[in-house]
Amino acid sequence: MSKPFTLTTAISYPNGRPHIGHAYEAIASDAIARFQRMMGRDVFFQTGTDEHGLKMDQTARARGIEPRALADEMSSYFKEMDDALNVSYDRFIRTSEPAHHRASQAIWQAMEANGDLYLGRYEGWYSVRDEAFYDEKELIDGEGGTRLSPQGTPVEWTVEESWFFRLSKYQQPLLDLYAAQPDLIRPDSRRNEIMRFVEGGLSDLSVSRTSFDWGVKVPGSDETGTSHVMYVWVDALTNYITGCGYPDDPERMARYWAEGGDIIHIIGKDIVRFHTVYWPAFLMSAKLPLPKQVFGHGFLLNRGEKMSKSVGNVADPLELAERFGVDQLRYFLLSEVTFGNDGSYSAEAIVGRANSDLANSFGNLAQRTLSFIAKNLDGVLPAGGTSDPADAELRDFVSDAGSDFADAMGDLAPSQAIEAWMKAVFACNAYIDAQAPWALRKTDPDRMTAVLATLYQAIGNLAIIIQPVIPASATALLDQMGLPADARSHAAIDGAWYDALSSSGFILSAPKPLFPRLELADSEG
RNA sequence: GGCGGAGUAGCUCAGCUGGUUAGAGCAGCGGAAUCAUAAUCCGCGUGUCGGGGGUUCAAGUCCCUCCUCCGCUACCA
Repeated sequence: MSKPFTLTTAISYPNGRPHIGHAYEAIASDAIARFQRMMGRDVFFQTGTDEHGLKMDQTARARGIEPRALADEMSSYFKEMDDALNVSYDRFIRTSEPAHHRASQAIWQAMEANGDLYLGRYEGWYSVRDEAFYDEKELIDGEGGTRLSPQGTPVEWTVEESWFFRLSKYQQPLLDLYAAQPDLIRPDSRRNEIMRFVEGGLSDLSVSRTSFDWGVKVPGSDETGTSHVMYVWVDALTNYITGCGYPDDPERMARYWAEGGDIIHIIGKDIVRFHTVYWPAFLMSAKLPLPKQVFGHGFLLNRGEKMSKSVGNVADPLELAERFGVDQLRYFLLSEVTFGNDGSYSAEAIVGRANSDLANSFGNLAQRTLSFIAKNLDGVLPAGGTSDPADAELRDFVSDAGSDFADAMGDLAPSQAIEAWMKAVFACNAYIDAQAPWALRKTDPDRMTAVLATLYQAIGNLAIIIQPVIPASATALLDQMGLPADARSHAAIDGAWYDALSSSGFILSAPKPLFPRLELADSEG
């Protein structure tokens, strides 16, 4: 069996429809998952929805429905988005699933068995709207001597019985972990922030709530007289191991959540702390293996402006996908935004990038080459011919691009990976112009044969390489070109698929353009 | 307030531990070609590397200072 590779997105809180930020995380993770599968890895890729908590409870109440019904509806939008965007998750997990409740209770009991949970009282200024306690010094003065949260919402002094997790105990173990595993937190800027945060000292964490019941029940909490549900983050983070078989499937756990395994969490930069402080601490407490890496990506800005509902500039990913194409959107997000940095999107930027790279450079390269073969060779793949050093040079260029692409993707740098790929596309266009098969057709048909064969291989290999980024289009091209399923892995880039294909008598039919040129509406001039 | 990051060609950005005339893509200009999705190829950038000061034989790259933007500072992607 091939080496396992576990990859997760954050699970989304479905109190609204998915927006472009959710799509971005899903697409980036999907590209990584697809890439690792192409590398022959046994990938487990999970995404899903985080459905518990007060806000879901309140929203459901306001609509006069059960939280469960609300969760069913909202979660389905996220799943639909993933499906529409070709996000190849192996499991779409929902925290309301019974299996997940069982896992959350199991990790709770493991932490409790380790002596890290205790019952106490949480007192403080609580904002119902923010669902958060605030420190005295964080509060701001409102009108008429009232106190307000930093967000300007009303707060009231609240005393609540609560379970606590001995996070303070894990300060040094966490610092040791960061030192021993420098790649745990990426990018580096986030790592520094977290280290400084932990160095500043950790207080114990309140990990249960009594104010609502839409959540995972704390084991045995009814016996104390007050019913507790778990703090949403305990429950939410646990989703990762639920999907890996915790606690009832030790074989599956041993495969996808093993000590030293390749376990990678892709998350937004705003929740890095939960994933690099609380989560490892919970896992250490429960004596479970730790993830290998947590990558906090940036946010997408609408023309450089923060997205917000009130401004009304929140983009619907499905609208964008429908308008520009799923692969065009995927390509744009992965190539234009440096993973880990914030990025900006706009109709012009998407159109510009898709047209110049996909339609003009790559799509047109495929179109001009394949239609030439279809027209002039009746679709018979050229074999033999007079070779030239330029042919091997191009072959090497493409194969190097394949390695560079793989290195970058392995390092979670999709924009660099795509850049390497584009360079090879440019090299192909330069090659076809320099060799000019349309001229050779009359002057030197043997040379033309070798040129077209070289190009066919190059284009096929380029299509193989780029599959993780634009899966539907790459597949359509590979289908057109007749590459069998077993010749589409990363290992096939240097392989002999071309000779096998051409000797099999495959006939190329007239190609159709892969990427139509996109147009902007007049209003977007 | 504290800590950290960023400010490089019209736009988006690369530039690791200081060292040849500061780079790429896009856009723009000129030329070539016409197989192809009016796509492609070739050529073209005198940019105060945010301002100022300093260290050094040598600084975008180190130090100081100032300006601007951003992130984190115990709980919403």
